[in-house]
Amino acid sequence: MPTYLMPFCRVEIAVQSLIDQRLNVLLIRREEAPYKGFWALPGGVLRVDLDPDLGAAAVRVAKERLGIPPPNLCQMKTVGAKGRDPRGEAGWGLSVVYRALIAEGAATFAPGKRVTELRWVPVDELPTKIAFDHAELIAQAVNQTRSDIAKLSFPTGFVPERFTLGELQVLSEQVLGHTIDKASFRRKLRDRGLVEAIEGEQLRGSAHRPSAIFRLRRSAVQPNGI
Amino acid sequence: MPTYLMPFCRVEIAVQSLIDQRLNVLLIRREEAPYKGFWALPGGVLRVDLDPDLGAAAVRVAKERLGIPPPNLCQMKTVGAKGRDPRGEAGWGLSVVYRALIAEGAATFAPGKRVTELRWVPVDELPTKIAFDHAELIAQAVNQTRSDIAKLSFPTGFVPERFTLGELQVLSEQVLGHTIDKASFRRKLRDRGLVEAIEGEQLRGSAHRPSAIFRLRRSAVQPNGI
DNA sequence: ACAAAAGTGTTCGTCTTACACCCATGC
DNA sequence: GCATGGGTGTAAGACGAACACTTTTGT
Repeated sequence: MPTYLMPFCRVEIAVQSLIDQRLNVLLIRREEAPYKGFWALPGGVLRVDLDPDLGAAAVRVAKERLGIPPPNLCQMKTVGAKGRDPRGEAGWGLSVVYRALIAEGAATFAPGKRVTELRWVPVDELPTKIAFDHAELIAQAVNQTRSDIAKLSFPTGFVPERFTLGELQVLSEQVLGHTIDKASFRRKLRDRGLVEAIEGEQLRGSAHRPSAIFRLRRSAVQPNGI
Repeated sequence: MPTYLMPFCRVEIAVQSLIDQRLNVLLIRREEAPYKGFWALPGGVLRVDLDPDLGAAAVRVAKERLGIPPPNLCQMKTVGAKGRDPRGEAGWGLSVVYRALIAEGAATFAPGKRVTELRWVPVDELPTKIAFDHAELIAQAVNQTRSDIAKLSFPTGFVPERFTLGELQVLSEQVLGHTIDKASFRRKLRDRGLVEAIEGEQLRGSAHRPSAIFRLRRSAVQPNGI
C-alpha cells in the first residue's frame, strides 16, 4: 500500500458571547505570515497524540484559549485547500470549524502562551482585515446562533440555570439584534413546554410586580453535537 | 517549530438517487479490515498532490466511482477519531463527508479499480452490517435530502432540464416517501416563482389532457456548496 | 396614586391543508 | 361518453405579529 502525504490539520472555534448588551465573537490577532497582523478565529493544531477524537480536540483547543471547556460546541463546516497553510505538504491546510456560545463573563482568558491579542469584537463591527475565509465563517456562525435563538433553541450553558422570562427575552433580543413581542415569546415558550416555573420562587425587590423564576426543561436545550 | 503527526484524511460521499421509484444510496462492500464484509459509503484518500481543495477532492473521488462528476455535492460533516483507520498515526482517521443527489440512470459505474461491489440500496432497507458510523451518516444525508425537497429546494442536476409538474410531484413524493397535495404543491411553485412554463411546448400522446413543460428558474436551484 | 415591569387575551392577516371542482384529451 | 391525469378555486384551520389590557409591586 502506498503511503500518502497528509494535510496540516487544525481546529478553529468561533466563540460567541454577549458583551455590553451585544453579540461578540472572540478573535485573535495573527503574529505570523500568512495574514500577519490580520484578525482570525482562534484555533490550534489537531494532535493525534493528545486528542481521542475531533470533539475532544475542539474542547482542548477551546480550553487552552478560554480557561473553561465551552459548554455547547458544535461543528459548522470544514475548509481545506492547497496554499492555505505553509506547514502542510504543498501548503495543504485543513481546518475543522466549530462554534460555541458562552454566558457573559464565563470565560477566564488564559493569556500568555503566545496569546498576546485575544479580543471580543462585536459581530456588527468586525474589522476589515480578517484572515483566510474567516469573515465568511464568522458570518455563518452568527447566522446559526441567531437562527437557534429565533427558534427558541437555547444552547446548553448559554442561558443561566435560573432566570425570569424578562431576562430570557432581553438575552434573545440582544442576540437577534431586534426587539420581539412579549406575548408571542411567552406563549411559544408555554405552548411548547420549553420552560417551567420553579415552584414558589420569585424575584422581588424592584418597584414593580415580582417575576416568577423559570428553568429550561431538558427537552428544550440543544444537545452538544461534538 | 515542532512538527506534528497528522491523521489519515479521507473523503466519503453519500450519493443518492431514485431507483425503481425509491430513494437509494450507493454503498460499497468493504474487503479489508476494519469492518471487513460490512457496507460503507464509498470514499477515497485526500491527495494533497492532486486536489487543489476539499471540494475538488470530493469531485475526483466521486468521479472515480460514478464515472460522472456529481452535480450537487455538498458537505455534511466531518468525523475523526483515534482508532478509526489503521493507516493513520495512532490509528487516527479523519473523514470529510459529502452528499449528492443524481438523476436516475445518470451514473455509469466504473467498475474494476478495486470496486468489486458497488450497489444501490433502498434507504429504508439498509443492511444491518454498516461500517464505522456510516449508518448515522446515511440517515443524516437522507434527512437533509428530504428536507431540501420538502422546502422545494431542488439540487442542481437532480431534476431533469424539462419536466411536467406531475413528474416533479412524483419525484418529490418518491424522495419524501409520502404523497403530497397537488394544488398546494403547484401553488407554492407558482407563488415563489420557482418554475416557468416553456412557451408553446406541451406533452401530448396520453389519454388525457396534455401537460405544459416547465423548467426550473435559476433562482430556485440550490447552489453547489463545495 | 403612580410608574414600571409582569403577565394575559384578542384580533388580524398570512400561510398551509384538504378537498371539490372544471378542462382537455385518447379511446 | 368516459376514464384519466392536468390544472384551479375555496373553505377550514394553524400559526404568528401586533396591540390592548389587567396585575402586582416599591416608592
